[in-house]
Formats: sequence, structure tokens, C-alpha cells
Amino acid sequence: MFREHGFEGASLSLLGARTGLGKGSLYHAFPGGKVEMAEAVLDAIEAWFETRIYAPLREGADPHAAIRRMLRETDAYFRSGGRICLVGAFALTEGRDRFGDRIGRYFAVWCDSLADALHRSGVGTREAAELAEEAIAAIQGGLVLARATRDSATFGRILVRLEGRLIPAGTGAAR
Amino acid sequence: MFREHGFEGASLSLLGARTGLGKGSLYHAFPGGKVEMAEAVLDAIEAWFETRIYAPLREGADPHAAIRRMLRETDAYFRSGGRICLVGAFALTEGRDRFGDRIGRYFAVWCDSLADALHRSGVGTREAAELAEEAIAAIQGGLVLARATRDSATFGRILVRLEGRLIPAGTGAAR
DNA sequence: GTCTATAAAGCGATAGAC
DNA sequence: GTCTATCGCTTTATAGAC
Repeated sequence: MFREHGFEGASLSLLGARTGLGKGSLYHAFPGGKVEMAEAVLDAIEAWFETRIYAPLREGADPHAAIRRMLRETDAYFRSGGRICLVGAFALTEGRDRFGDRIGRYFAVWCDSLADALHRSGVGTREAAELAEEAIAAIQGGLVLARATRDSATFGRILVRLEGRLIPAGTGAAR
Repeated sequence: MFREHGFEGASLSLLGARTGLGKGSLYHAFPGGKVEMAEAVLDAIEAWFETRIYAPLREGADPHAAIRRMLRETDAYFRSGGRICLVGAFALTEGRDRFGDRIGRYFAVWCDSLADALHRSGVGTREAAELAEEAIAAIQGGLVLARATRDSATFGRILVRLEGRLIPAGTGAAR
């Protein structure tokens, strides 16, 4: 609901209707109200990315395989651009001030984990950091563009081109 | 105000305080209320980009110079990432349904104009279209990342790397 | 053209019955 | 643990004085 309506747009009435719970029940589970609900969502997102994307990037024996896995998981998670990134949307709007620490951490850890994998694949430290930053920006921008143009093919094209930059042809194991 | 607070966040009270006008005056100028105000803002943005960025891309005699101008104007307009893109923010949130046509046009015209310049600089038609799409995504993603990390250097780095991809070294006139 | 006053609706949040 | 009823506040929007 936060992803579809934004933090302010996801009213307690909508949240109640969607969960099938009354306001009393929602406040029983989340005494901190809507802010606490959003924090729980952001924590769940962070845990998902840590397990499925960040950890494999840092710990995978084959960095190129980990990067390809990241691109595959990313495409699936965002439904090929049909779904936006809640953290990115919060970063651009109201949520930035309220959830700034979680938003900053989401992108910082992603960048650092990807830079780590790139470095282990043979890229220099500084170039790895810049390339990682460029990759995260490409993904976030691809989501904006896909959503704006309503073109379901946009996000896929962006990811394919991104893979070409992260894993130059002729490098590492065959796909 | 829409850029800083979002469409829903920019309440008539805030808009009145910032403009120094009462609600009656605001409704006198914009009978359609907040929606009409946002449409006027989006129209002004579209006109600005058309004049300063899109038209030069399509009509400039030197396509590389037009692309460099686009990057320079973009950096200035978004204050090196200190300012976000209202159209991109609307695309990710509530505004998408209300202003979908204007949002779609903003990105479509930008992509087409840039692809036109790239094509005239010697890039193949299809590659020009994909490269343009990649560039707009890099800019939008760079804004998301800059805003999320609060790092004022992020956006500049993204634009520098982008220029390297749009204007490969050794191509065209010297900078 | 700008203002104040007000209407009607929705918001987040709370209280208390069950 | 879930519900209904309600509080206090803010929202968009309108009416009408000046």
C-alpha cells in the first residue's frame, strides 16, 4: 500500500480495508501508528535485499555470478518495472525526512556490496565504487522511466545494457 | 512547493503562506484548485525544458555541443542533485494517475530529442534510442541517489560518466 | 482581486465495550 | 485481539463582505 499510494496516500482507512482490520487492531499491532508500520515495511525490505542481493554480492565465490543474480533478482522484485522501489519513492518525497537513516542505509549498503563484488572481479577500487553508484542509479532511473512511460520493456532494456557495463564481454566465465 | 512537499503534501495552507495569498485569491487565479496549480507548474517545466534542452538537441548544428549543453543545463537546473525532478517524483507517486499524460510526454520528448542528437552525431538509430533512454534513466536515478545519500557529489559523478558514454573520447570536436 | 468565515469530508489517533 | 464510536485537527473548496 505504501508503494502504491505513498506514505501520506496510504491512509488508515485504506490500510484497514486492505488488511481487513479495524483501526483499533492496527494500533494494537503498531502502537506507533502509521510511522511504525512504514518502518516495519522498510525493515522487511532491507532484510529481503540483504539476504537475496547484498550478502551474495559480498560473499559469493564468483562475483560475476553474484552480479548476474543481483540483476535477475532485481528484475523479478520490481516486476520488470511494473513495481516501483518504495525506498526510492520515499527518498524523493515526504518520507526522506522521516526515514532518512533507513533510506540512506538501503542505498549505501547496496552500493558498497556491489562495489565489493566488482572489485573482486578485477575492477579497481575507485572505478568499482563509481560503477556501483552508476548501476544503482540506472536501476532507480529505469524504474522512474518505466513508470512514467508505462512501457513494460523499458526496465528490461536498461538492465541488459547495465549487465554489459558491469560484466564486460569476454570477462570471466561464460554465461 | 510541489517539488519539496509532493502534490498531497503541498497543502493550500502552505501554498497560501508561501505566496502570501489567501485561499480565496488562489481559487480566483486557479478555479480548478490544486490540480490546476500543479498542471500550470508542469506546463512551465515542460516549456523550460523545451526551450533550453529539447529544441537545442533537435536543432543544434553541432549535436555533441547540444548534448554537452544538455548536461550542463541539467546539472544547473537540478542544482547538482540538491533539487529533485518534480516530474520524476510525480511519476513515482500519486501524481502518476492525475498527470499521466504530461509526465509521459516530458520523458518521451526528452528521449526522442536526445536520440535525434545522438543519431546526427553518428550513432545508429536503434542504439541512439537505447542510449537516450539509458541517459534519462541515469539522470533520474542520479537524483534519487543524491537525495537518498545526501551526497552532493553523487550527481556530478553520474553526469561526468554519462558524458563519457554519450560522447566517446576521440569523437567530434574537442571540448 | 483579496480577505475572513465556514462548510463538508477525511485524516490520525484514542477510548472503551466485548 | 477486534470492534465501534468519537475526538480534535487538517484538508479542499465555497460564500460573501469589502
